[in-house]
Amino acid sequence: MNYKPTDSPTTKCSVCVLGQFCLPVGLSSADVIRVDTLVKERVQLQKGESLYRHGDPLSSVFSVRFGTLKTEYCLQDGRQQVIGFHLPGEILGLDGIGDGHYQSDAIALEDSEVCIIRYEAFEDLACQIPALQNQFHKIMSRELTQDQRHLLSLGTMRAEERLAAFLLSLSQRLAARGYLNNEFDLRMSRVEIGSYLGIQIETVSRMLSRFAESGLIQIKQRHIKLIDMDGLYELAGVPNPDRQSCSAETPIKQI
Amino acid sequence: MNYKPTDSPTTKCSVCVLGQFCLPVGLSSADVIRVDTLVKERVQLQKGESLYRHGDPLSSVFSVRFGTLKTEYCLQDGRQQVIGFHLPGEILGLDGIGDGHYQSDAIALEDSEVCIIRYEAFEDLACQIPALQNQFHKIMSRELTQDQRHLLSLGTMRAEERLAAFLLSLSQRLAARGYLNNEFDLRMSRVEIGSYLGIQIETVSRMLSRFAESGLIQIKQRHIKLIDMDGLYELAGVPNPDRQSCSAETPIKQI
DNA sequence: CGCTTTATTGAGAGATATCAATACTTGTGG
DNA sequence: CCACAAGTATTGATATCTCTCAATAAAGCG
Repeated sequence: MNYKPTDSPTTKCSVCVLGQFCLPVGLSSADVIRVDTLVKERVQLQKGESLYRHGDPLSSVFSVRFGTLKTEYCLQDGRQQVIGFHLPGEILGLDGIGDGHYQSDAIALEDSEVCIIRYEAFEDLACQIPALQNQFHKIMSRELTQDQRHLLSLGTMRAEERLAAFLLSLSQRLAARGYLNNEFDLRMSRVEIGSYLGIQIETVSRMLSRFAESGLIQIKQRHIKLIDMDGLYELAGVPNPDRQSCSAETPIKQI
Repeated sequence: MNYKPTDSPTTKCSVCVLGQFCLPVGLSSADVIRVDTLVKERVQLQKGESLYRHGDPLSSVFSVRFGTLKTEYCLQDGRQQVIGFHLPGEILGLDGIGDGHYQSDAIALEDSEVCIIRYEAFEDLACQIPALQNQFHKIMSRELTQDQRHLLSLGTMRAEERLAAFLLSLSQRLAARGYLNNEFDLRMSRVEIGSYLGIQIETVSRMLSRFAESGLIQIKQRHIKLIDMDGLYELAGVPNPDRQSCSAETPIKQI
């Protein structure tokens, strides 16, 4: 293991503000208290530190308490790619369940804190609390869906569209956690964004500059303001979910 | 629903040859008999028929009994992409658990048969049979890993490499099911391969021709022979797992 | 303040897409 | 059984997007 757990029994799921995004969603308060017993430890990570490495045996899954992490995969020839960015309340380590070893590397993008959920204990409890099992399945399923949308982005979209979709997806996830949806700090470098989107850093930079020129965003370093959300959504190929849709009046495509 | 279930009580998990790839892996024979009760129905699909459509409410997950299916996602603007191909023993519909609606379309590539697993009943039983719950988690986790490797392919590999990796992955999955690993029929069209790999059909065709010219494969229509597996593995950026590795003699990369 | 890392911008090269023509398969109906 | 049509695949020529290489600028860090 690369981390050193810190026991901090004062903070528990039952009093954690992230309850509505994390594992305990949909549980009765009595059941959440039983979940408290699962999360005995947390770990502090400094920027750049790894939570686990590919090949490490799976002992736990993790939930981000604060901060941001990335997961990345390596190819034998040394190429590697960022596969996901992980915000508070999101679960990490699920790729290790399949064969008992993590498949990816998880690395903190900023100083972060992560809850440690012993996986064996979790499975035992999930058998006893159907709502907990159900929530876990939902989490895994959404993770699948997110990866599959990411596949769609890498498979069918041009660089510009991928970047717009990425910014909007980040915006939505931040908004769901109570942050501003139109102004935030990018915790990841241009290199990491490019890796995640399957494009080169120079292209990321050019596209961001182009977005800024055309008034879609304002960007200074890693601080970004989304100015024209509708324009970004149009680029990303989806309608703006926040906007009153006029789609009833749009011509209907006959098949 | 787009399918018409056919009740066929004679075939059960407990006697199904796919047991070693499917849901009942790791279960005692007594427990497999309890799983039998989950799978009361099967459905026959003709080539081109859909098992479910995106937006359909989730009622079941599915396991391929024979045949091949594809799943694909749609973008609002009409673009779509094949996200996965599904062989016997693989589970479909997992992307519907997250919000209770399937996110993808599942379509048969050839005449196929699929087992219907009522999802609610499954969750109930999974709470009672820890090994069943554990196996389900492993299946979802492997699905995640597979999608993430696919992301790696779309994000970092060139067309040639993607195609080699695709052929080898198919070969491995077929071999695991007892088929030949070096000679098989592609059940999917060039268009579907291209969509899956994020490249155009013309490029797929050109790359296949190039592989054939350089003696890596022989291909006639959809029938393919993998001639030089090592060469393909090299293209795909991974060592051939079947081959006695000489890697101990390869120079060690210093970090 | 200087060094290292990170990001921006430009010019040219390369891989794949697009457009177009042709060939091959498969299925249908005469 | 053959002819035709519709779908599918191959191959070539050109266009386009993104990568690569290179130089510069800005920011973070000791």
